[in-house]
Amino acid sequence: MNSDSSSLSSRASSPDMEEMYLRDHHHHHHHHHHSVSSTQSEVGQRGPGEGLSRAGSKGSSSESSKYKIKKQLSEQDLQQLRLKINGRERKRMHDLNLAMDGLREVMPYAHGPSVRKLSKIATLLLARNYILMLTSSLEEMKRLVGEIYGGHHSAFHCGTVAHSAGHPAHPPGAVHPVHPILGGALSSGGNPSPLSASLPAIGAIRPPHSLLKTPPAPPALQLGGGFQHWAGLPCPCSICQMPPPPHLSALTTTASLARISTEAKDLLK
DNA sequence: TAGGCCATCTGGTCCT
DNA sequence: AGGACCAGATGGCCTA
Repeated sequence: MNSDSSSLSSRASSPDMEEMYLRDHHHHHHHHHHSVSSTQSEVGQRGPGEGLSRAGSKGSSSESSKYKIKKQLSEQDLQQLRLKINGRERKRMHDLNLAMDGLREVMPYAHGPSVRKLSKIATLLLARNYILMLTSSLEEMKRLVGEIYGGHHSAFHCGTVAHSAGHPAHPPGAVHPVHPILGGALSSGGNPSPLSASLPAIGAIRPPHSLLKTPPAPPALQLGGGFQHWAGLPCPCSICQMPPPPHLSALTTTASLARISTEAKDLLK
């Protein structure tokens, strides 16, 4: 759960550092220069008393007791505490952003100085779709391997399914449903794929979110090197090098990957 | 200029 | 008690 923070945290949050931060730091991302007094840092420099009444002012019954406790602290101590807490929160958010960057790095969309980063929400939504697509691809790989080896002695034998794998009378969606992206869903016609029943998450692969809407007719992509992999060009990765089964047209896998890329590009907007 | 996205502050709550 | 996590508020930047 805390794997991210544990791996990322340098844990060197000394109050001194945070004071330095507040004093010197104005966004390390944007280089804005203000002549006015409404810098975020300055907002943070409010006195503790002002800070208390600032946000919401949701008065509660426990406030009095807390106030009593706080009152025992000197103004300076309180200020120090605030700086410390703010610094921790800042660091937490920075770690979160680092993790978000790490996620962006492995997403199938173009990375480069000329390409704008995916927003956080877009990153998460794309990642979800990507995972769903990979999951489905894996399932189909398993199914195909099962077919190839007759479902008897396949090391890829995937649990419940292999026995009936490749069997024509395989009930739709029972065990090895058709890849939603590779299969029926690929047509984008909206026909509910049988997979939707067995893999509910797939049904939500395109939640009614504007970020995930299907692009009508994507113009030429200005994607970087990363995209070409997903456009179906030769690639050294193990999946791409897997010998294509006879009846798995190159169209399917390639199309699904290209689709993810299309979504990525859509999200990039 | 409105809206999207973001960083930060802050108080509350939960967990260790 | 202290830290992590969370959600609300605020203000800045950028783009359509």
